[in-house]
Amino acid sequence: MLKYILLGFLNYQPMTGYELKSIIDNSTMHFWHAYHSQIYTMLRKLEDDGLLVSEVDDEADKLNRRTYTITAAGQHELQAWLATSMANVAPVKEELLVRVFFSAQRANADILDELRHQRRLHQNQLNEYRALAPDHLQDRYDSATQRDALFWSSTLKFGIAYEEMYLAWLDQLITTLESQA
Amino acid sequence: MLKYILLGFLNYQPMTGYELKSIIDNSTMHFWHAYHSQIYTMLRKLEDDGLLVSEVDDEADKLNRRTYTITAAGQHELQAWLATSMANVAPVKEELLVRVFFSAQRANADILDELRHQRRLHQNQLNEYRALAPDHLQDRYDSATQRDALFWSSTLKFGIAYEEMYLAWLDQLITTLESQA
DNA sequence: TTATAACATGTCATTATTGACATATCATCC
DNA sequence: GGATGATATGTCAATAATGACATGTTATAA
Repeated sequence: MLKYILLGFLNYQPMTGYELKSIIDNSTMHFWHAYHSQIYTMLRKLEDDGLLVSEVDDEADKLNRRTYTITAAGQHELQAWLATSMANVAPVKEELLVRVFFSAQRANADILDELRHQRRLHQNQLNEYRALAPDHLQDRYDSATQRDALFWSSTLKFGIAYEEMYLAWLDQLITTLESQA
Repeated sequence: MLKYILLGFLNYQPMTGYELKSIIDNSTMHFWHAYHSQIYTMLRKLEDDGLLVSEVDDEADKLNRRTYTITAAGQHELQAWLATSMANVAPVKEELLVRVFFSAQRANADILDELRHQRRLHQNQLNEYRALAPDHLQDRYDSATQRDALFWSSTLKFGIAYEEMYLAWLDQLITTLESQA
């Protein structure tokens, strides 16, 4: 999947691994994340596969910044992937739910500590998402259109709806456990 | 994570790999899933680590059914893990959002096909979750309590809330794209 | 000037996950 | 008797992801 995220961003304009990392951190974090180790490794692989080409910016650049550019083959691969249909819903993996599921033997006070901690973290996430202007990515890409902004803001809405749902669920469980104190 | 799911279920009663697979398919599918290949592999590893013991039921069993039982060390490991706190929110990985994010160059009709297809799949998921009795797991475990049922039904509520949120988000995007037809 | 934080790129061992391949039994229905 | 689907367990190659280790530059502020 990271493959298509990298191709997708590089389809707007050439970028370095570091730029891709920070863009992923700032714009897809609510539906996909990756460590820089994985990003640099994947970029090399995509170049080996002919989907990207790269060059070190100029010889005087001591940071060895390598700018990646998508090839025609890369663009084709991206569009071909977008044209395929997802056969199933994406599987959810939520560690907190695993913990809750097996919590029956734990003390309510301990469970509540964890739930309240998670509540704070999710509230922070929600606040962050809400603070992002709907066009927060707009000025970063030369070729980004109004239509790009529509889809970007739609995914951000998903992130907000997800965090709101998560908080409501946490609140409900917290209230239930509190009433048993 | 699968490690703790297996320990968690085996903490109720001894089971075979196949039973664990079907229980995971029926009760944690809304927050964790695993292929049988991973389950059998992990069970062997946990036995190597002394967290489980296993035995083939009886010599006449031609299916070589191997029943796993949690050890004291396994129970300790499970409780120790439950007592640790999650430092961060669990990362979300949603393939459909990746597709939507990079969809600007696609035709609305094609995007709508995919969104409506996903809508059907998520509606099915929601219907399945709603059909599960709140105590659908209750009778499967000797030692399951009313308190277990509370946490199990809480995670099921999460699954339902998630699918409802997902459908509402899909509907909103579908409506937006339809109005541009 | 020197410490600090942000910038920038990489490797590597380990673990987790996927999905195909392989095989065999058991229960039920036709 | 034979087909089918559910039961049951495994291996394996490939890919994905994690998180630590490693290294150096550049900008800023104290």
